[in-house]
Amino acid sequence: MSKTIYDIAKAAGVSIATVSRVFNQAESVKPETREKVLKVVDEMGYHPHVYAQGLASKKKNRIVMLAPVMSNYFFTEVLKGIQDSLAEENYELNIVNIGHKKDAYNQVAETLKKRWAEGYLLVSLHFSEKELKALQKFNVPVCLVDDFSTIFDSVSFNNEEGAYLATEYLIEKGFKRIAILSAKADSIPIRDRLKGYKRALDEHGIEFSESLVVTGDDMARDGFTELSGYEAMNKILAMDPLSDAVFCTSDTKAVGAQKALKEHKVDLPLISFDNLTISEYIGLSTVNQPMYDMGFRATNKLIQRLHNPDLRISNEVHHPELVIRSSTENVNEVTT
Amino acid sequence: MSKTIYDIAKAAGVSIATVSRVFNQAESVKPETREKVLKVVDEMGYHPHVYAQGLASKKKNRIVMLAPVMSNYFFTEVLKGIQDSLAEENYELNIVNIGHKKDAYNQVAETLKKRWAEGYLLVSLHFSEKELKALQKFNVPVCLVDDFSTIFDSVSFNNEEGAYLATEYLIEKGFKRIAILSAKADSIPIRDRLKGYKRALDEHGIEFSESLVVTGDDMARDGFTELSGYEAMNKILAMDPLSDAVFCTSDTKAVGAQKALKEHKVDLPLISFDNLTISEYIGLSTVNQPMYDMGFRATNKLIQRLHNPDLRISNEVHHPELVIRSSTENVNEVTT
DNA sequence: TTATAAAGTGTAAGCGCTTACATTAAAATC
DNA sequence: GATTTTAATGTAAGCGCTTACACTTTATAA
Repeated sequence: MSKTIYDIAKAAGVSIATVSRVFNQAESVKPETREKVLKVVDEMGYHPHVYAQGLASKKKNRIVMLAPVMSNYFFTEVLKGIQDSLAEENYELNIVNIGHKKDAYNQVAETLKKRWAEGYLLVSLHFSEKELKALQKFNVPVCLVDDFSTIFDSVSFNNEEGAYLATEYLIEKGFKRIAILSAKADSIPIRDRLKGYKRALDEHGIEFSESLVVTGDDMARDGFTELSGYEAMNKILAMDPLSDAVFCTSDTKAVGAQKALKEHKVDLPLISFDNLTISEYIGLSTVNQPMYDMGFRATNKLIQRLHNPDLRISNEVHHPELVIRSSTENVNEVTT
Repeated sequence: MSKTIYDIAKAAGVSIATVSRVFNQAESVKPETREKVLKVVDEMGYHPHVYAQGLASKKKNRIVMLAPVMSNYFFTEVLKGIQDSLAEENYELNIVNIGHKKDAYNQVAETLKKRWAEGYLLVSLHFSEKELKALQKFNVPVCLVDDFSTIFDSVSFNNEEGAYLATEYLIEKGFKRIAILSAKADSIPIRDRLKGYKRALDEHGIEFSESLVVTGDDMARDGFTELSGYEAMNKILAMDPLSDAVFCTSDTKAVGAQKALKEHKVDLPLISFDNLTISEYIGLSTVNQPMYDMGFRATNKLIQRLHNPDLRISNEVHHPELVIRSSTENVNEVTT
């Protein structure tokens, strides 16, 4: 069995309170005593039991990040931001993966209910107002990342604006028949990106056509997969007349889309959304999301709330930036 | 403040023991009583406090997966396997990210010491025998994934064999001057893959040349980055004479390598290692690692050990399979 | 009906800690 | 040197649960 604070106290000839103090308020115990205790602790390989600590102190020093399958670089970047922000604070990070199979809301609710952590970061989880209100009842500090709500703190990204910029870019290059490579229609990011796409068309006097909204059949991860992009691009390539250019709603899908283009030896200007690390390497023009910053800022925000629970809800919205690469620039040269 | 078991007991007019039983041994409480309690629980939004439960019952029903930054699809696959295996059991999964900045050993040791969970999965963490022995002292159930050791259960992959197969494939296609796109020399997977590469050369009567072992300058993630692959391929392209073909030690690096090839408009047969989802879409020949299976099997193994701690240590080694795609097959046709 | 077993519930101890408060030892003040 | 402060440690009461054991019902058998 592992050692308890009693074992250490006895071996060091002090009371358990002193041992506890060595760990929590080291300055209040006489240096010599501290040394003595620490020596025993080291020899016996003792470590305070987190559950007991958590129960007794009501402090957990723990942040939990809830996110759907860490499917791509998006999370890596967000995670880096979170970790860097956390590095200066005395908090640990745990990740709870929200599977796609089951009901995301319940998975999140179950996790919050357990009061695992002091605060929670909900990453790329999109809930209805009603669901969020229900989550609010648990009364735990939450910050949304990559989602917006007036109920919780949030750090989000202007998807609508990003889609607008991308579409406008294609329009300004002279394209008129611009297809949008979409995904699950009721997913929040898709809803917003479609909105931006439509607004760009509208403001530039181009009529929107439902037939140019193309979706793959694979609906895993709400349709944000390479396969789904591949399927959708094949549908586009089967259109007659072909579209002039394509706005793809995610880099992951664009990877699949590029495969289809290559197979058909067709060359179509393609702009995408996310700016994953890999996008640079496959020459993908795309809309940059400041993922690292979003993770970093959201964590800061959450920690501030922990320190001061009465803070007013605050929402931070980050803005898109176009990153232009060969998929829209050197299209002709790239032709095979 | 959140409700405790006392609040529920009082409201339901039963003792706390009965409430506890409703959660833990539901069958031993009279259906009507159970209903009554559950009703109150629901109304008051109660949920047992995990820390208190863990402390009192000494059960945690929790598995922790420790892994370095979830940098690529490798982890996604492993994670899926873990989750699917866990789905049938009554365990929850937590992920602790082992940052690359600090000393991985200490991060792992700190986590194990805390006795967070019942069992631990150490994914892609490569420690020395000495370090593993030190970890063993914590006396907690551990299963290594993607690493091998006789001290702990493990589910690993035969890297040496994979590299051998890939290199042999190139040799059999008639290439003699085969470069290896390597990474941090003292990383365990690199060591093994280099070994397989050398053995293949040796067994086919080709002399090994140190000059064909090429590494990028970027050493983030032990050199397993797109950038590193890009840099290394540029070095290869600067060689005179150029190599006939390239064995790249990871798909991520191959993405970078392909960019360099494209920029130089050079066409070099390239085979890689991992078989990430994306590899299929960029036509990368590669060595398949059964990542999903490894995650699945490792979790099974760990759970078995939890049920039966006296089990003898067991090691499972998975074998590579070549997946041939256009990067080695249609090289000429792909030329731009 | 009464004895006996089975089912259901309650009581209370304890899981390993933290921390308010009490106590004692050491330092500072006069 | 006696008295007051301050520093260091100890005592003991919880934190919110589980569970062995004791006790009370209810069902079953005779």
